[in-house]
Amino acid sequence: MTNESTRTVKSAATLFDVLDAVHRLEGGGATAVAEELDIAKSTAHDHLATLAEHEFLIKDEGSYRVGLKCLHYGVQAKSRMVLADVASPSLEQMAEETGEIAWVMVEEYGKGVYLEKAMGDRAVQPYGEIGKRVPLHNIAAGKAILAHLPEDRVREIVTETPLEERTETTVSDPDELLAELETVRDRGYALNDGETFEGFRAVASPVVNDGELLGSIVVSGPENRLSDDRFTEELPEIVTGAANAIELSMASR
Amino acid sequence: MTNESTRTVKSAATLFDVLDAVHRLEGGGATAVAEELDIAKSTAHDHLATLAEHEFLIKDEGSYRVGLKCLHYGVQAKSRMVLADVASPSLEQMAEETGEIAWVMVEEYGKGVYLEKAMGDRAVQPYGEIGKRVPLHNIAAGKAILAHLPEDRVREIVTETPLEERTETTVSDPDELLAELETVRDRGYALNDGETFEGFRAVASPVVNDGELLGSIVVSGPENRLSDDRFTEELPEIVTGAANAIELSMASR
DNA sequence: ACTTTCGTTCGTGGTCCTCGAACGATACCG
DNA sequence: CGGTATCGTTCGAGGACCACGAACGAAAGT
Repeated sequence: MTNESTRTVKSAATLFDVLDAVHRLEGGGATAVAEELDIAKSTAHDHLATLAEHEFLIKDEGSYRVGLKCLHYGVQAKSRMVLADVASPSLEQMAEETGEIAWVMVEEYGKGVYLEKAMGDRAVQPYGEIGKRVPLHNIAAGKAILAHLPEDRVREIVTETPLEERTETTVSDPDELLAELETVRDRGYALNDGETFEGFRAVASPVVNDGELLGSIVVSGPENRLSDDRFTEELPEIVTGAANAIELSMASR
Repeated sequence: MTNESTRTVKSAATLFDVLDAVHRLEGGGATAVAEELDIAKSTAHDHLATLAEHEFLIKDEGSYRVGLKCLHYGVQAKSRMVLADVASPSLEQMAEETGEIAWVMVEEYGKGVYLEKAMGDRAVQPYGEIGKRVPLHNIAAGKAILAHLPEDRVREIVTETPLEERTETTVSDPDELLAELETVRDRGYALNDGETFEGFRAVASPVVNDGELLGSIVVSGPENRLSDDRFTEELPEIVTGAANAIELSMASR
């Protein structure tokens, strides 16, 4: 990620910066983008025109916003969409059974990507969003994934993205993390007890098919509803059960 | 769309061609992409490396596949996601009520984009796919959209994208199409009777909020299950009803 | 061992990307 | 109504860098 030995198309960096700026600004014109990125107004204009010509942006009377062309490519990240489709009913069932929110997550470039969700009737959504990319080390779903990656890959990820401490309980020492991953591997599920947000807990389980890690599923909610036995026994059982169901469905495809 | 008077970043064309090639080939290496696009192998390699560096592609031992980064941008095409969210329950209900498949579609650059779907228990999926971009003139959901665009915009779309005839019954004359759109406007829904695929029918209704066209919803299925009264009365009632429900929910946001 | 095909590297010519300055349009205000 | 401050857009010019072809090492099949 950080090695820039290979030759790349430099103007693409600007191009994607412009796309990202429009995304961040939730729509804007040449001047706004130029200021945001500290480039010439005319350059911003050229890139905006380019992205619009290729239909990645929509032009609306001088202002631009992100189009849906990306969806076209993103959605067809195929093997993962299969996982989303297959996991969907299990997510719904977990959401209904627990009343909380349930997610599928996959790994990409050392980050976690939320793929699909299901909301129970009491569900709150404090953090995730479909397509959002987050660090792996301080969330349950992420630890479930890390636990099933090769150790050197985990070390690579950990050295590339610093272990940001979000709350007091966040694990910030690499070795401590690796030890925790060992436990996760043994018992089959990962926990998050207020490591991302104070007062929020989550239980996650990896989804493996044919020895290959596909992603993980997770249920999360506020501490007062996920207390004691529910957090340490009931939910782990539900989540690992759902993961098994998904693994079975994936195997028969 | 076809006027290239403005200056654009030329290398971006190659860049997106490469992205599209990987997407079409469902993964591949430098040589495959170079052949597909008829460019130098080294050029393909540079662009692949560039796209991978920006995480739009995933590199997997010399071979590349489309990543999920696009999802990140695509999903946040916000106003439309709101529509998808709001329409979702109505789609589910239509799917359950009819047993067929239901979609939400929006317009972008003169094409229709499938946003979200719900499958009934007998549903077949012959054509659509989330994020897929299709012509508007020969499908029910598309005609429902065209009927609520300004006439000159419709003429523009029609002249830009030729009216491809898919089956015998496809409307291929612009004036004939405009006349049909008039009827659609009057009665509030659009029909597709085997114009896209022989033996497939669909009923669609536009979704309008505050005078502005948001998109359309549609239910489609095989002719033998959508015959006579069901096609001309029962389904139109269900679909227009659902569209009204969505419009109400959108209005109160 | 020979052949083929892969991904990748690298030097070079000439394309074209970036910038700054300027222009027309629009909106706001005294 | 004229002055001012925005906006998006156009255009010429210099120099960065994109695209190509040739070559290399590795891997796999014959």
